[in-house]
Amino acid sequence: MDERYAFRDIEARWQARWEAERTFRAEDLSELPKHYGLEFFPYPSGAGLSVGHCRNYVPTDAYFRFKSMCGFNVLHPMGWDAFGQPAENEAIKRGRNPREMVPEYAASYRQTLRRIGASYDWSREIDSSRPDYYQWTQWFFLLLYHRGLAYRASTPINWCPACKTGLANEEVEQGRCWRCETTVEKRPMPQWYFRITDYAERLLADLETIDWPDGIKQMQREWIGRSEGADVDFAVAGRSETIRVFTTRPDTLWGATFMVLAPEHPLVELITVPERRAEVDAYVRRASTETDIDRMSAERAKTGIDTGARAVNPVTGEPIPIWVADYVLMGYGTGGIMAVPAHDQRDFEFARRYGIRIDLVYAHPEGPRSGEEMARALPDGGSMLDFTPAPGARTPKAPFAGLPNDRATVRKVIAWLEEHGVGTGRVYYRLRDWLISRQRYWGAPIPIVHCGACGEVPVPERDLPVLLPDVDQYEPSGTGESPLAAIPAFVSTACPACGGAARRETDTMGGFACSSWYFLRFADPHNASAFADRRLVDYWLPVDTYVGGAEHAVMHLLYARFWTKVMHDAGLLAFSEPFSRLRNQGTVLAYTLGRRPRLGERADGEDGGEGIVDWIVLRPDERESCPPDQVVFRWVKMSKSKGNVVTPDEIAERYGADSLRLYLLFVAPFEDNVQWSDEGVHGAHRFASRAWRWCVSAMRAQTRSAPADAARGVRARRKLHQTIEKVTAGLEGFRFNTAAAALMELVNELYLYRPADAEPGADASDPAIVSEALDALVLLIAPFMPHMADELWSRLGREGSTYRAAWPRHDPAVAAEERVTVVVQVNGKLRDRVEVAAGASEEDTRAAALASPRIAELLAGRTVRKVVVVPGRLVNVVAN
RNA sequence: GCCCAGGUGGUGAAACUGGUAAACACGCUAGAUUCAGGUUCUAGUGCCCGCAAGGGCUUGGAGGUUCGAGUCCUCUCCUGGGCACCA
Repeated sequence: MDERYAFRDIEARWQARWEAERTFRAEDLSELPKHYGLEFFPYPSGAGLSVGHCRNYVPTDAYFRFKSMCGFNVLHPMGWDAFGQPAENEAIKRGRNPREMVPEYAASYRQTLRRIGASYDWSREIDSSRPDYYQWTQWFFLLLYHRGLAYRASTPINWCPACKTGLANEEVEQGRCWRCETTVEKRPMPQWYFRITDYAERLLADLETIDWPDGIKQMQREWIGRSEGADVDFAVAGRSETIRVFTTRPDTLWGATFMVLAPEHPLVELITVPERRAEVDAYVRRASTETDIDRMSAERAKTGIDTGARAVNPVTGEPIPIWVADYVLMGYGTGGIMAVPAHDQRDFEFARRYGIRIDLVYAHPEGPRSGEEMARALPDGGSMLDFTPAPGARTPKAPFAGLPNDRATVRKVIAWLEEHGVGTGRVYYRLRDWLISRQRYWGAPIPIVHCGACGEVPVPERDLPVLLPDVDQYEPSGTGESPLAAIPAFVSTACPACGGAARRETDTMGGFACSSWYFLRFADPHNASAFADRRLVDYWLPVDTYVGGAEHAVMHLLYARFWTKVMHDAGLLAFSEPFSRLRNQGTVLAYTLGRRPRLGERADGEDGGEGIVDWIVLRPDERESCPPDQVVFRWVKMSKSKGNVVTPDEIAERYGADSLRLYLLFVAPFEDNVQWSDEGVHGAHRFASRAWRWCVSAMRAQTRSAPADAARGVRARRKLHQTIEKVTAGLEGFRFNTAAAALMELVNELYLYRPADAEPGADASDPAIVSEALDALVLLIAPFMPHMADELWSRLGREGSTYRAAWPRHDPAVAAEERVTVVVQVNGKLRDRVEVAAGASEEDTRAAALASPRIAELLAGRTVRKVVVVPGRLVNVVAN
């Protein structure tokens, strides 16, 4: 009877040993090639880590252990994204100080990560809310400031009346606060911005240089939103003003039969004719009170009003009406558009509704020849018509008649417009500057002083950090000002320039500031005189493998890329992209019972899931009384408020951390969502025990010799080398599930060769083969089940952890199959299989297939038209 | 509406470049073994017809290309995610 797999003892023992021996310490400036592996640093929440979080941390841990075994000097650090609103909101809810909460929660996270065998170098732990960290966040703010990339502007900001704070554009979803779903209002407020728009082109272009999922790159491209076209100036008839518009289709200028200005456009006031003024004013006023949701609803019929003013189409010379309509936005382009109803569906609908002329620019020979005949706009196709300009035109007759409706024509038209001084080729971006300031307590204070005499003065570097004061009251003030504004000792200071009385800036930086550079700090986390030593940054960075959830696909990643480029430009970094390779893990979903909400009912979650929702978690005491037709079943992300959290600790207690790890690696491809199942863990546990039994029994076998079953030995050895190859490729490609499947196949094969219950001397296995398999298997399972692997490794008499052991190599000669099965098809239908030597030629393969009695029988009396041979794979006989 | 990712057994899934569809697991069925056991082992398990040999069908649906399609092309339906009057 073999020893049982005592995972609780083994795991506790090895965790203690790894810690005591500092097994996962990364070595600065080592001779070895480095691999910097990083997961998005978490915000430590009171809810603790669930197995859902492990879906991120376990596969990456397996990968980084694998890299270490492959001879890389691995940096695998962990830290806490502790500043920001999640932490502050939780502190407010619990009536506690975030300063005390963060270390407690971090300790709990650290404990759980240790429990699942994660290989972090804890000597590099960082906490973004500590002065020794945010001092450098402030330092970077000053760097941006001095480079002209941080500025203060008073703009109407999004104001959430419930959170009593300003929101970035990115934090507003469909006109509502992304956190509490309250309708967002507009409020003028001086705010700090980072000029990320200066980097739009580079942020777009450099996406080509990095290994990221295509979907994420695409989302970034759309966020940046580059569009190419031309600025065109329209003269206002009878006035000196001109209206500048941006268009992606300057080639359709000949069909621009009206213009539309956004209601907020400054020219509306100036150009509206007296007799239309009252109506236009009323329309503008109505538009300003409408919520964004109403205004952005695409279903709503377009409304607008004629200003009575006329513009002159520069190429046709025709006067065209100028309208005001709320579907044109002041925040994009120039706030005004030229409308071409013949070739833009939106303009077409508007023109039809208000009886505006529709002129074709492109037409098909057999298509409609006039606006009246059209049922809808023709955005593409056709060839350009011939136009004769009216006397008011600023250009001569255009030479484009007959050209196709494509980008080449657009480019020709732009060149021609430039030549005649009517338009200029231009690129617009949807990307807007990054609103960085928050009127919140829990963030890094912005290191600026406002002086009556000197104005805005940056805090000198030697005076950093600007410490966040300890306070009792850190709730948002509700006046729109930061709680810091209520602390005289913080606010009043001396001007660094003139020494006179001055006021500190009281806004803090949003959490994205801290997370835009933290990956640099891990290179040198305790440095007190710089954000990091240049040599260490040059050695460790950029991050080789960065892994996290797709929910950060745009903002965090874009901001981190931006900061990196700024630092690169400042000569601080040799590289300009922070994350060479990015991967996104899937989410763990857990089954949850809920009910339909009552009218107007809101959910009030502990950690997310607040607001208006279409279902509400059923409390245990409601389960009986809830009418069946009101019950809903949902697979949702684990969270405390959903009551569906499974903790790693409970699973590790029952099945062991190694079984949990194997389960998470095996269930599904890394990037897929998975539905949590206890049974799945049980299956993983079975494999773990099975592997353990085989190894333990194989160790006893080594000491004796017996007549060997040579053929089986060759098979077992071949399988071993094939498995090394598969697992190596699988880990490198983040295909953990198939790598684990390969391990299972290997263990199944080894059981056939030497059953785990074989008595010493009774089986026919070759000790040399068993020993080779044992060594390799222990190393192969190490990234998956490191505790078990280290225990077995030490029992094999090896020193230290498998973490520092060399990853096994496969011998292609041993892995190669001697004979292969070739499939024989007749007219594409599988009819027989024949065995041939592995390297058999096309002729031999064909001959073997045709020699099959079954095939001969099937072909009797038929004519063979063709025989397709794929050596090593199949033969397909095409017959009548 | 637009963009992205997906639809494969009872379940999670596998199939790198077109070449044996369903590897590996979970579950289920039968047998053996042991026990205090949620143990272990062996065999079976896509669907339909058939006692069997064997045959037919099958990767959301419909067409197409090919000797051959889960994989390529066209259309279409469904699911998940993102963006949304962007000029």
